[in-house]
Amino acid sequence: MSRSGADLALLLLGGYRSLVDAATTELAARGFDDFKPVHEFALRAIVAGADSASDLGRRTAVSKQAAAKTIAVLVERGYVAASPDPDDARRKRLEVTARGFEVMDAGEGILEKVRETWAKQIGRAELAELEARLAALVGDAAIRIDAPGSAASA
Amino acid sequence: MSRSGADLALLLLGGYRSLVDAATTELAARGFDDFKPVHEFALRAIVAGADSASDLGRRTAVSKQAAAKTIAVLVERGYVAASPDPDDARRKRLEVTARGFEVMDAGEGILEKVRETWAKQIGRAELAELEARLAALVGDAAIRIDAPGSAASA
DNA sequence: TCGTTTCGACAACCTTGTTGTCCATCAAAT
DNA sequence: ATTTGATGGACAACAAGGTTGTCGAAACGA
Repeated sequence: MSRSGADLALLLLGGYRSLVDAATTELAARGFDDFKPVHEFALRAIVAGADSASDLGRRTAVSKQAAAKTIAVLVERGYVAASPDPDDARRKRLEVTARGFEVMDAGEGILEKVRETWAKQIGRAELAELEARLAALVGDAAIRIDAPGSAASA
Repeated sequence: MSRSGADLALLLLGGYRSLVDAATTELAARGFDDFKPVHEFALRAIVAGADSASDLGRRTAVSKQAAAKTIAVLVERGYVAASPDPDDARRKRLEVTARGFEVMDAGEGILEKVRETWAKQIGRAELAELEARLAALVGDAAIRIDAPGSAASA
């Protein structure tokens, strides 16, 4: 009984959602409510060097306006600080705050814990293999998050 | 270099998106434009027995109002037919039309083709193993699509 | 210096969800 | 048989997150 292509898609989506739902729920329980995967992605991109709204938009494949809205939320909630750029009066330099790093660390910890239970379920070597194969298939596409919007509602 | 939990999430999302983007693009090229993954999920649920808006909402974990909106679109585009239920005057019985089955078949064919290229890339046995392991991890959660909304924008 | 590009902001709008409310209808208990 | 409660579907108001278009200010390049 070979599974169909649609089932494969559902499996991948299911896996992603398992991880992300766990993270969102746990994060909310730890006081980071209203923190969604999009925010996590944005934070990661900012840490990775996306230090302006336009830049963030390019890196996360959304319009700069959409990026600006996300940033506004993150700033309002204290995860990101925006300060005027001394070298370019048009820009506002973005920085992840201590609280921003806090939520990222917490999120990573939770994901790591789920991954650990997965490792126990199917075996550490098997999980590593699964990851390696996925990486081979998806490759670089996974690194630049092409459309975080598709995970927005989670 | 063990990958982090966040990377794993990204890999899963990336894989899902690869499949779904291919399907959406190809489907549009074949004349099924404005057909999105949510619609596919809804169609599948209807075929599986969700024959009313409330029912569909329950099965896809969205409000009945949201389900009704999706149905309205599907009916308008000819993928689903709604007829009054002879046994219950409150309900409108839903049925997937011939065109609905057509788009489902086309979608499945496209996904199958992508899956085929994947099989060539990492090996048929390896892909089967990957699927089996994912199934073991995600299990039943993949069968009832918990929140198709999270894939809405794709 | 003067076009051109880029940045951030504002506005209008779309999509897809959400709640809340409402009425008609069914079903079950008295 | 009637009342009471649950359910189905519709309508309205709204939220989140995305889009495009426009704009002025600032930077940059010829």
